[in-house]
Amino acid sequence: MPEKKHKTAPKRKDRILDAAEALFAKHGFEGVSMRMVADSAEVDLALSSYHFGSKRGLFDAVLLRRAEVLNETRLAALQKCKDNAGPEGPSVEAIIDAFLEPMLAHGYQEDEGWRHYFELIAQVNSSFEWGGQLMTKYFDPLVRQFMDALKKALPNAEPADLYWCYHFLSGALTLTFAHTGRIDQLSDGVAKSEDMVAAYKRMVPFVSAGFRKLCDK
Amino acid sequence: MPEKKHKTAPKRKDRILDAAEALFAKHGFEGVSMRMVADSAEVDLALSSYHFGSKRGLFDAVLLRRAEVLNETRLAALQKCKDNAGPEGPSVEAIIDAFLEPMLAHGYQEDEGWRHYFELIAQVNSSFEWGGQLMTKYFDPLVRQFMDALKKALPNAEPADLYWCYHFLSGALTLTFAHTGRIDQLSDGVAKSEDMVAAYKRMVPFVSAGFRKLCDK
DNA sequence: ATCTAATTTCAACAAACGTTGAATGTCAAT
DNA sequence: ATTGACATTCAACGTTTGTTGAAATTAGAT
Repeated sequence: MPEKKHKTAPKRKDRILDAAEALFAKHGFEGVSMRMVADSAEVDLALSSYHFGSKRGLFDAVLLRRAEVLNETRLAALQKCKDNAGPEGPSVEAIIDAFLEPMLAHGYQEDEGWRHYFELIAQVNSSFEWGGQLMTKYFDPLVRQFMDALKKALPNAEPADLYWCYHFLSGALTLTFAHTGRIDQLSDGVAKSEDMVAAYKRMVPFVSAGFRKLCDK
Repeated sequence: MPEKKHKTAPKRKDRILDAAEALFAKHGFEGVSMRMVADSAEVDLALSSYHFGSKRGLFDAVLLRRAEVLNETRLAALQKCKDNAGPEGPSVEAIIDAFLEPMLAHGYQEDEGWRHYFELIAQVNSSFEWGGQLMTKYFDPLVRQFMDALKKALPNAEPADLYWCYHFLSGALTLTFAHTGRIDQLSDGVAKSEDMVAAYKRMVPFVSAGFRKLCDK
């Protein structure tokens, strides 16, 4: 077995990623210090720099780790809904569902790591500094495949309309996963920001109706 | 005239607010130092602390300044659309329009201050740390009036559906004003994140269709 | 047991951080 | 001219920041 030289799974490296993920989600990149990460992960201060080169390297590693997993799951969901569709291709609703459902599927209820990750993504997505660059880098190759499917489902759509609709979807989606708790206060507890299933069930028809209104000519 | 003792309008205080507004919008609260603000505003380092007490006080002052103006303008727009409507009240589209249009009306093209402000709001809205607290404080008293109007326009709606719809609207809206440039890259220039008129024209029907789909029973 | 390379710790660096007290400047009212 | 209140400057404070080189530890391969 001439593969990996040292196959041992270093627990500390993952602990650092988990701690950084949670802290970046709560306080943003600049709001987190290397010492906060080290303390939270119960690891020496210098170890994060050793493994990831720099604070920015750690940030990128946090973003990349789950992006790869999410992209694969979404791609599989898209392929599945294509397979289930007839020759005319999947409906708008099916495509939107394939985009959203994987975010819930990843043991979202149990695994707080994913919850932290999506809170972080929400912040990055709306950030002037990183929103364009990082979201494009990590997610747009996959999003383009979803856009292609949507173009087939809405063959008469103007391209600009389609892109704006996806943009609205992206905003609604990331804010929902940001878990700011605002909707709880505004609704006096009628709507709960923790209830992702409730949000998901409404987001699919809401967004699909918007797509159809603008793009179904 | 026993009113203001010193009526002189201190230019520096406003310069500080403008500089802080632009910097917070680009880099977030933690990403901006008091020295960056002082340099950008071309004032002494200590002056910001003198006028606003602390960095956090400066941040709040930046948020509050235009929130008051925007809330007034939005309230006037809501009243106007109520006046123009019949006894059955304004339509969903008219209410959504009254909520969105004021953001464009404030000399958005000319005044870069408003552009910076909305970029900052976008960031705050999706921030786990501040999204719930600050947005609720500055905007929800007004938003509740819009929700009341929407309840009348959609009398058979479940309250939870209405609040989730507003939540989706809020996400789509703030991301649009974040100006991350992502849509430019994703669409290869077909859609331009600077073109707020194009976004506005699409957001009203997109969001209204979503509201109707979920709440028009 | 020895060697080697990856990992982890330790101590320290220079730079940047927010805040503050005292000194100085400004300017309208007396 | 003098006063008094506000505005601004200056210099410095004690912390905290990200990063790094050297030393110590670990663990697999020979």
